[in-house]
Parts: sequence; C-alpha cells; structure tokens
Amino acid sequence: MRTKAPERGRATLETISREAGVSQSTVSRALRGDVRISAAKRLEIAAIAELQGYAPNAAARALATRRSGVIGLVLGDLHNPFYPELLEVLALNLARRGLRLMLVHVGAGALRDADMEAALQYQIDGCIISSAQLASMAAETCARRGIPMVMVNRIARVHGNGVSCNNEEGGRILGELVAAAGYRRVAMITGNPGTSTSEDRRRGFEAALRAAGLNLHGVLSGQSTYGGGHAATKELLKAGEKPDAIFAINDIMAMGAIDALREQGLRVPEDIGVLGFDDIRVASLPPYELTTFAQPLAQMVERALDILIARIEDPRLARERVLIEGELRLRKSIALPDGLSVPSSSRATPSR
Amino acid sequence: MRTKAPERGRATLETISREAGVSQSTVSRALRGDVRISAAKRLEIAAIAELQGYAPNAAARALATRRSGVIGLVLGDLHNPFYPELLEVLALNLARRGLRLMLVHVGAGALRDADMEAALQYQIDGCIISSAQLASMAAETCARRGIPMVMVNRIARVHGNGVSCNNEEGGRILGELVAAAGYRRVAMITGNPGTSTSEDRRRGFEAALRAAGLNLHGVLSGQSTYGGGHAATKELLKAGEKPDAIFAINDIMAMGAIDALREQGLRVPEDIGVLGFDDIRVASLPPYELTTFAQPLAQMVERALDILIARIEDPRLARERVLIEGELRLRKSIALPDGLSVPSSSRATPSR
DNA sequence: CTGAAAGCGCTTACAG
DNA sequence: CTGAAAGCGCTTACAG
Repeated sequence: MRTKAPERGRATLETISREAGVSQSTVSRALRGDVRISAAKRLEIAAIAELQGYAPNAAARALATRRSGVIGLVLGDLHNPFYPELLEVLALNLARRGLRLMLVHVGAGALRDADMEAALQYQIDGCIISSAQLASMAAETCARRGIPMVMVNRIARVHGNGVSCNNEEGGRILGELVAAAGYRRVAMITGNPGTSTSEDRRRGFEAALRAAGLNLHGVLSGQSTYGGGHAATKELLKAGEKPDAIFAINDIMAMGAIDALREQGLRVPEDIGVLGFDDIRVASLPPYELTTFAQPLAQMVERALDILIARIEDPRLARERVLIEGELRLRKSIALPDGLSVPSSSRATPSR
Repeated sequence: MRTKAPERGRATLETISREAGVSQSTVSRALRGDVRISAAKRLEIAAIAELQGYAPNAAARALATRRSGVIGLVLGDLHNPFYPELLEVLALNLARRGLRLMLVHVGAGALRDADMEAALQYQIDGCIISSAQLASMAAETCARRGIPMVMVNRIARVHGNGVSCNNEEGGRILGELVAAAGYRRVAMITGNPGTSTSEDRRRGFEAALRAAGLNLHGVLSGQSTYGGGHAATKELLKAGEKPDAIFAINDIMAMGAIDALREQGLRVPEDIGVLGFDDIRVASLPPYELTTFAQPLAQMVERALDILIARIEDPRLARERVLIEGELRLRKSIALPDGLSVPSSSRATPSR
C-alpha cells in the first residue's frame, strides 16, 4: 500500500529514532543491549522508548529472526486435575523463560488437522504434548514438519523426546507398601488400555505383588476418570470375595473409588484401603487423604522445557527420554501396622 | 542481511509464483480466493501450493494486515473444574472461527505485567478474561492499550464487556426450591468475598428465602474451593442447631460439603440437603448427583466471542453486558416432597 | 485479469 | 561507534 497506514499511535523503532536523532538500527541495537552502542546512548534511547510506551512488534521480530518465541501446546481432556495443574506449572515456567504459550488443542475431541496446521502457520518454535490419546498423532505431525517437540507425562513409543516420572518404579513402591501393610486381596483399576503410563504403573505394581507372593484380586478399567473409578469400584464389590485394597493408577479414579466405597457404607481404610498415583492437589485434602505416589511436576516441566529449548537451538540433537523419580506420599487411605517401615527406596513425606 | 537466508525448504508465495509463472501478488490473490483471478488459474495455483506444502506465514500476514488472528486469555486458578471446562469450550469455538488462543496468564498467582506486556507485543486482536481475582486489573490494561476485551462469567464493574449467566435469578430459583421443599434451616457457603458472581447468587437466594419467611441459618466463606467448602461445612455443623440444607454458591464447594457431611456420618439428602451452582461435569455423577443451577457455558462463550469479534471489527462499539438465563438441574442432593411442582420460572431437566 | 512496488516493523551483514 | 540498506513473507493500492 502506498499510503501511509493510519497512525494507530503505536511507537516503533522509527518513531523512537526520529526523536532520538539516531538511525533506526541504532535504536534496535540499543534496545537489545548491544554493547557496541555507548552506554549513555543506550540509556537515552531506553528513556525515549519508555516515554513513548514502546512495545516491540513480535510479528515483525519473528519475521526477521525466523523465531517466534511461541510454544504450542497439545492437551487432551482436562477432566483429570493433573492436567490443569500441569498447565499452570507450564505457563509459569515458560513465562519465566520469556516464551509464550499457544493452545493448539485442548479437550477430549480429536486433534484436528486444521488446528495443528494453524499453529504451524504461526511459526511455533516448538511443541509440548501431554495427552494420552493425541500424543502419537501430534508427535508425528511435528516430526514431519520439523518442529521440535517434547512429551510430558508420556514416553514416546516411536519418535520424540519425552519426560515422565518413573511410573513403573512408582507402581512397584506402592505394591511393596500394600503388601507390607498386610493387604492380601488387592484389586486394581487401570486407565485407558494402551497408555504407557497406565501399563508401566501396573507392571511395577504387579511385580511387587508377585514378589510378595500375591496375585491381583481383580482388574478393571476406570477409563482414567472419576466416574470410571467410581463405577469400576462398584463392580469390584460385586465379586464374591471383596478386595481388601484397591490401587487406582491415578488419583482421580482413586477418589471415585473412595466415594463409591463410602456410598456402600464401607470405611476407608478400615474396611478397604485405597492407593492412587499422581498426588494431585485435592488428593491430600480431607476427606481423601490419599496415599499416593507424587509426580514431580515442577521438575518434569523444567526438564521438558530444557530439552525442548535445546532442540530449538539445535534441531539435530539426539532424541532424549528422561525418567524422574517420584515420591511416596503416605497418608491415611491405607492402614499401616504399627511400626511398619516404609520401603527403602521411598521416603514418607508430609502432605504438601 | 544481504545474503539469502538459509533455505529452510519452506514454501512461500515466492516459490509458488516461480513455479506457476505468475507474479507473487497473483499467487496471494489466488490463494485468498480473489474473484479477479480466473477460476482456472486459482485452481492451478492452489494445486501448486498444495504440492509444495505451502503454509502461509502468519507473522508476515499479521505484519501486513495489522491483524494477528490471536486472542489472549487470562484465566485464574483452575482448581474449580468450571474453568477447565470453559477453556475447552473456548478453544473449540475459537478454532471454529479460525482464531488462535494465546495464554496470557493462568493460575492462582498475580497477573504479572510482563505477561500482559508480552501478549500485547504479539499483537493479540482481543482478550478474554475469566478470573475473579484478576479480572479488573486485566481489563484495565486492555482498556489502556485499546485492546478489545470481554469477560466471561464476570460482569465488569467499571469498564469492559461481559457475559455471564443470570446469577441472581439462579440464586432466586434455588432459594425458592429449597423453601418449597420444606427446608427451614438453610445455611450458605459463599465464594471469595467481593466477587460479583458470589454476591449475585447470594442476593437472589436470600431474597427468595425472605419471601418464604426464612432467614439464612448461617453464612461462611468457602473461598470457592473444594477444601474451603469442606472446611466451612464442618464449621457449620458445630453450631448448636445444625442446618437442614446447605447452599454452596458453586458446585466444587458443594462437593466438598457433601463429602464433609458423609464424613460426619450424615446422609445427603436424608439428613441434610445440598445445593450447588454451575453444573460442572462431575456434579451429575454418582455419588454427588447435585441439584444445581446450570450455567449455559456454550452459549455464554458464543455470545462473548460475538461481542469480542464485533469490537475487533469496530472498536467504537458501545460497551455491552449480557446476562444469559441458566437452568435448574433437579437431582438427588435435596429431598423433594412428592408432587412438589418446580418453580414456574425454571424447568427440571434430566442430567446431561 | 495481472504485475511491479511499497509497506508492515523488525534484525543484522556490510561498510564506513 | 553508527548508518544505509536488504531482507523476512505477506497484503494491497496503483497502474496498466
């Protein structure tokens, strides 16, 4: 367009340079703290910029640098509070690093091509994926387009970097605990079949039970939801011989389980013990006081972003998968015999 | 930079125009469906673009059009599942309109200047605000910077557009219901003091009670959280004469209340009735089956985006505040005498 | 119907 | 230490 765009009053490098009596490039350098510009001039220019209420145009910068400073995020269903909690931690950490978060997808629905496409148009520098259902598809798109990506709470089967807590180990520790506590008829509520987190936790848990000479007293899927955990528990209670403990592979199902038990007039832990996994915030509150295995969320996010940013700097970096140790949270949803020592590999910690 | 930037293999208008043997401007027009380009040529160009895997660079487009297609979002604490649900609806609706969502802030913390600043640099076209604590500050920043904005589930006291459900009316309907159902010692758990939603619901509820010749049997704040609702309920039970019903001004506190009651061995609704507000997803599940007042989330979001987009088109449009009627959800958390007719202004509907 | 060119607001290699 | 200028990849007024 030949005519000057209508003044929106926005300050630009141009308006600052005019006022400062230097070139636009000098303003740019000064504002970026380039040491080649004298300190005095830098101060002077900064003052003018401040006065004009200058805010750099990120679109222009992205165009010039081929770097947007925006990270895309693919999230699934937010029903499980673990994900909102993850979102908060993520947003905070990203902001600390001066990066912005663009939502590519959130919710139970399918990941739509158009959404991924749009994020790509916005030149996202990288992508974070944390969704059981959508992970592999989103990862594949990123790989195809050469967008660095990292999964959180998910380990990539095929390609892609991933950070998660040591789910198998966590399952094992919980299994040892429940066996040591004297429970004998231990049932399990799994998540969505085929999700690695669910399977890993199960594997560790079962291994520990077997080592203690126990077999699972029943296994049902709770679809990873509160309602599913509730329904599965009612189902488990219909069996001839009731379980004396239930391990739900995530807290939200464990909460559904506890509520279902109480509805049937059963007490937790006196009649039936319950174990969860994740240590979401509500899990520590009365009336749940869940014994669970805490995912080190802040650390996981920190490492994931380190990995992602390193790949934005250098895309050829090798694939990385990291497992971070979690921590047992001993609370009141299972009964411990007096003097039971907690398994060596874990530590009992007070609730947050 | 004088040297050609390193080919990242990205298709651009330039690469397409070279292959199509037309000018770059023709490619741009063709791809945008400009009717001045012959249909045949449009098809041909689209095919080449497709072949090259062309994705327009949104940063360049934003720079040229002064329109980013990105909407900023300010969200508070996600503890209450209402907000994750809102987020899902919002993301879906925005995607349908071809708009992207950038997270300005999420979480219980304070809204940091740097975050708002960054969103502005990214040239967000507008802003959606849905946070009790942060609303007024965020709204003020937007107003100062001339960014169109709309609040959801919040009515702006000072400036700004807002969409919320008719909270006072909802409170009134619940109040009428509980009085008609024969409850006489009705206590209330409010949210954070000073939030309009909490106050509006309370006002309507109290008015209905008064009209039925009742006074509130006790009022306590539950800080809008599950834990707060739980604690407030335990407190209410300590009083000499226990309430026979509790109205929590949001579902998550009502759930905390129900759990607290059961912990004390009280049955819901046989011993004490409980009412909530919002109709979040878990509220309809066993074991809660909450009687509550449903916010028409999808409609609220739809209207809010209509309002926001209209203001992006024409910033001088007058301030608008819209109240959308909600709907009573009659479930099992309060006991109704046989044949009680539901208040005229509402309709009982099956749970979703 | 189509093209050449200016302009959006930055960054930065090149040349003093 | 600083400036003039090219370039990032689009859109669109102007001119045929």
